[in-house]
Parts: sequence; C-alpha cells; structure tokens
Amino acid sequence: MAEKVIGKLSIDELATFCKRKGLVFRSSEIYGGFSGFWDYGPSGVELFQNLKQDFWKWFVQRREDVVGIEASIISHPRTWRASGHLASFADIAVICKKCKKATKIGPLELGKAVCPDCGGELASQGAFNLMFKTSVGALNPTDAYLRGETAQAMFMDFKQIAETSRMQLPFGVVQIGRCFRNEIAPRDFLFRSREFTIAEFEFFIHPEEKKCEKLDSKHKSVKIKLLDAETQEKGKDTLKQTTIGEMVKASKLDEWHGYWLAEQVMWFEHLGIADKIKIREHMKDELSHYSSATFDLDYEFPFGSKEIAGNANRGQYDLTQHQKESGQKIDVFDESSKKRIVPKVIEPTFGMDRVFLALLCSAYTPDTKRENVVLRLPRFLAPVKAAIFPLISKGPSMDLARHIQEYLREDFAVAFDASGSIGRRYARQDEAGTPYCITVDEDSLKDKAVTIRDRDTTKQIRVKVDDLQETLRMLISGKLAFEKAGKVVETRVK
RNA sequence: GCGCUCGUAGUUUAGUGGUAGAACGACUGGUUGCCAAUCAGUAAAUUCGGGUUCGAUUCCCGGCGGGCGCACCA
Repeated sequence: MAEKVIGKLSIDELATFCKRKGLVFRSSEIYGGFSGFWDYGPSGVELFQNLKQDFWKWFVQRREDVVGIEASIISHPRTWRASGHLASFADIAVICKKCKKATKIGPLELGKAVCPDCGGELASQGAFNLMFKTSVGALNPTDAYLRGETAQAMFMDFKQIAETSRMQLPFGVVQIGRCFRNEIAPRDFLFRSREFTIAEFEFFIHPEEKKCEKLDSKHKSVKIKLLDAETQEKGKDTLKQTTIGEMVKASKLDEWHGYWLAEQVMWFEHLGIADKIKIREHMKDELSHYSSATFDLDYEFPFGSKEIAGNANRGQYDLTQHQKESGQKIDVFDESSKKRIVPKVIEPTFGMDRVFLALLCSAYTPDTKRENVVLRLPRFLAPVKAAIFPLISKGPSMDLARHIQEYLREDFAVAFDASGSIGRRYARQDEAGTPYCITVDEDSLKDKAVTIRDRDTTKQIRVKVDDLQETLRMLISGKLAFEKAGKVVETRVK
C-alpha cells in the first residue's frame, strides 16, 4: 500500500494547532494581538512548567556543584553600563537611499557615513532601542531597564551565593526567568518574541584551571553534528560528524567548555530532540563583546535551522567589569596559591520557549490511519499524564471512574472525559499528548481492573485498579515497558 | 523598520454595496457504546478607526495583526 505522503509541518499549522489545543494564544487577542508577545494556555502552561521543572531537576537538584537563584527582572541601571549592553545603545538605524540596504551606525557617524555597499547617502530610520526602558519610583522616577539576559544577577550576587551556599570553585549558578528584548521584527511564532524565558547558568572556574575532572567517557562519546567556523568562513554549511572528545582532543574546545556542551546535548537527548540538533561555532566577527568562543545549539525548525541554546566562554569579562563599575571586589580566596582570584566563566544558555517549540515540532505527528494528530511528547513532560473514560457514562461505571480519578489526581495531572464516542475521546487525548487513557468498562466492576491504552501504539493492557498508581509511575518514568505492565488485551473494534 | 501581500465563527471556508451560510470542533440532552462518521438541540464570525455613500463586511485612507523578502537579533 502506498504510503500517504504527509506534508511538511508549517509553523502556521503548528501555531493554529497550539491555539486549538490551548497550548499557546496570541497575547491581547481581543485588541487585535500584540506582536512579539504570547500567552501559554491551560495545556501549554502545564507542559512549560514540566519542562522548567525537568531542567531544574536535571541541572540543579541532581548535582552538587550547581545552585539556583531567582533574581529581580529590573536591576540597578549601572548593571547594563558595566555589562557593555548600554554601549550599543546610541546606535542609529539607517537605510541607503540608493540601494535600500539597512544597517546601523554609531551616533557620531550620522551625516558622514555612506552606504558600505554602494556609497549612497544614508537616511536615518531612528534610534535603536533593544532594551526595554521603564522608570522606577512614583515621584521623579529614574530610568531603568528590564533585563535582556538573566546572567548579570548571577555575577552581581556571586560573592553572596558562594558564601551562603558554601560553594567552592568550580561551581555554577542557574536561573530560569523572563527576559525582554525589543526585537525589530518578532517572527516565527514563539521563536522570536519580545518577552521570553531563558534558563541560563554561569559556571565559575579557577582561571588557571585547564583540566575538567568531570569530563568522562560519557561526555567524550557524545556525538554531534558540527558546523565549524572555518567551514562557514568558506561560505559552506557542510556538517562534520564528530564527538565532544574529538573536539577537545583537537583543541577546538577546552575541557570545561566541552564538558558543558556535552551536558547540554545530553539533556536534549533526554528530551528526545537531539536528532534535530546541530552545533554551530560562531565566527570571529560574530562573537559577542563578552565572549572568546561561542557555540550555538541549533534545532531543525520548519523555518530553518535556528538557535535554541548556546554556550559562551565569557572568561573573566563580566566579573571584572562589575568590579570596575562598582568598585567592589568580586573574587574568591584560592587556598593553593594563597591569592585572591577572579574566576573564569562558561555560560550554557537555553531559550526555554524555543525548546518548548522544538518539543512540539518533534512531537507533532499527523497519523493518517487514525485521522488525527498524535502529540508524541516525552511522557514525563505531557501536560496530562492519564485520561479516565467511563465506557458507560452513568451508574456504577461512572462511580468507579470518578473514584479512580480522585485517587490518581493526588499524584498525576489527570483528565476525565465521559462525552462522545470512545474513539473521539482517544483522539482528543492523542492531540493533547496524553500518554495513557484508562477505560472503565462493563467488566471493571467484576474484575476490579481497567484497560490502559498507549498513545503511541494504541495497544491496550489490563491492570488492576489497585495497581494503577504504581503502574503509571513506572510507565511515565520509563522504568517499565508497556507490554510488561499488564496483560495485553485485544482492542475491540466495532 | 522598509517593500510586496493578506485579514469572514475556535478551525477550514462560501457569499454580498442593502448587516452573512456551511462543515468540523465546542457545549447541552438522549443513545448498553473500545479508536474522531448515532440522534436532537444551543452558542458562535465579517480585525479596529475614519472617509465615500441613503446604506459597507464589500470601495478608499490609516492603525493593529499575519505571511514572504531585506535588515536586525547581547
């Protein structure tokens, strides 16, 4: 039988799906929407919270060398002077009157500079203002900015964190939080927005430390598809199959940088999206003002291969800058050299809304046989873990179904659906990404058992009501194979 | 931000210078019913503002929003 060709997913189709299923809404839609802003709906917020929680478990709770903070979104205005973000502030956007090429120039160049391409006269399009400006104080307020990255607080709080949590180098600080950038043209659904969530950590290392004790064979064997700087400088985009170990060996990465890049890829493997990830090295001329080496982790989106995470080598830049600006010492005492030292920093970053979007792109599976979409999310991230259906929606069946709902609800996010045909109810849950559907049927009252139906295979097993909680826990954590969790039963079809 | 282009229920769409029809979905009720296709019913739309006109969802202008291209992206 000829396979029905499924059209390539468009980001529009995904956005419509997200709206329909309560995952993501356009912000302020009753006023016509507001470009660059999005709302997570009832289902989306569950998924997003699960994602953030999984990140926290993976990178903070599981480790001894990382602690978290949650800093204010608005910080002292001098923060951004120290960080170097204010320096590019006065830039002016210009457009060439002749060839229409848009660029930006420094404020003093206006009136003097000409188009770099054709030498034509430049017209000002106005001042660039990538940072969100706000004011603080009701009476005679002072200017302040909403943070464009979460990093700065982790530098500013460095000494307090090290002291109160008794951390010694090397150690990291993580936070997940909202950031704001006045993007010129928000685009591609959630991908480029003006308000977004970053999960970012600053990992502090002794400046002389070259070795990374934690870089073991597990990290070295992490396979990656690499687009390196040289290839890009030649104008090509050929990917190299390599491993973290090989890159470290070839001195393309120092050990700590390699370790963290491997950790990032390993989290994506855990999320099931690593097959669409490639690593892109930044070319010299695109490095940020603070970084000596940067790698992007790009995901293959419907609109192209785009950055969802990054890894920058920030060196001692930020701590040194804040020392200068504040006049305060930001350093630690090194017992071995008996000297005060300023740590160097590796910064792994994740655009969490982008990871969310990548998860949906990978999960979205139109099933031609079932004639509905199946959202194959990782089970542990699914907004709802199980849905309970009474086959007969009245009488003792209904009571038993309600009872199951009550007791499962204590441990899992569950849904209950007694309306429509059973097939329709399965389809609704397939689209919601619910991994398991529990059906209470005619026999359930007699044998005190129910069927569990698997989202991805539609196979069914019969499980005792008393074992449901433990069975679900094992299934969701992946510690138990579905067919081994109960007696496999034939699916009855009309 | 610039250029091109688009904007009818939640979704997909029909239609008209005289205020709109459908399908799917949602909701309510019925149906001894395991993979969206059973019956009955209900709610639900012309993106917003201004102009032309006796009258505009339809024509014109502007805003807002989307798509594509350019540019930008700590």
